[in-house]
Amino acid sequence: MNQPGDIARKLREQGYRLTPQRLMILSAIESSDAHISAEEIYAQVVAKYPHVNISTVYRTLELLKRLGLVTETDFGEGRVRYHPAGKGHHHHLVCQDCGAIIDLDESVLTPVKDVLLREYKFSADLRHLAIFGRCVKCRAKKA
Amino acid sequence: MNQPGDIARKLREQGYRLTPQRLMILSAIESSDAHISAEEIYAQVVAKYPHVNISTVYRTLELLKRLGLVTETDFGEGRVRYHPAGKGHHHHLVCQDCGAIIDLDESVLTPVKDVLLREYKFSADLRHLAIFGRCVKCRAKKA
DNA sequence: TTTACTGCAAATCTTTTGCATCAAC
DNA sequence: GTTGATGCAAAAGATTTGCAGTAAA
Repeated sequence: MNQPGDIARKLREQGYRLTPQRLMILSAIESSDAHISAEEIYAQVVAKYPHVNISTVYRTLELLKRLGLVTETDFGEGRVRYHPAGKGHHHHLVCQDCGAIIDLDESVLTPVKDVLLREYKFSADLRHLAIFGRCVKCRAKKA
Repeated sequence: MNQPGDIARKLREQGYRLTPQRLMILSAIESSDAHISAEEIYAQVVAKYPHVNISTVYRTLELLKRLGLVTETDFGEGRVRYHPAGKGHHHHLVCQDCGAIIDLDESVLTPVKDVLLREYKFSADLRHLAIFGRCVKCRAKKA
């Protein structure tokens, strides 16, 4: 659904400048398999270009978020994580005991999305929703 | 389901001390209709007892959370909010445009809870879940 | 009396911002 | 050449922590 460089092209189309910093930040986000945090993006970029500042990372993420090019997920770690908006959505089950993150197919929550839209006229943004609770292992441990 | 003083009794039962600070913090939480933040609890308590420190509020909330006596909800405001765990649960639809918070009955998500338990053996804690998206009004405004 | 709890002050951690400079277009 | 983007340093805001004193039991 998304090719590397996709986000860059969209930025350019909307009249934003493609600076080397932005390109490196984009590459970090696009090449990440999992969801990535601002600090992690910064670490990757600094490795190649020691001059960048973390405020640039935050400003770029803010821009991408505003344009709907990346989504934010809060896994309850005290910082949010980012993911390319077009890269396929899924939900996450986050274990409050061991911190395990289990992926959940997008389809599981589509019925909910439909109900909310139909009955509440509310358009839910369920991309990368995190649901907290307790995983199998930790439940076994308790018993 | 919960009487005022309920949390205090449970604390006492578990061997924790009932200090005046804790009692005032509990009263602020229990008497709040909506979900309340640490800062708001602190403001209420300080009004009666100017000596208290906000770190005591945080420490008490941490304790109550650990004991499962209060639940935490993140409405995406950059701070979390608290609610007595036994006081009736509901979910929230949070509009990302206007900030409106719409209450959703607990029953709406019970099917999801069941699926997660059955198919993923994951015990989801859906108390006071916040779902982000766009409300009727803001959707109309866009069109 | 014992030690859990508190106040205070300072630290921490993430994110934001003002401003002068710089570079993408 | 314009002006949007950056680096830097400092601020902001929420939460946490070390420590010595205090009070609940």
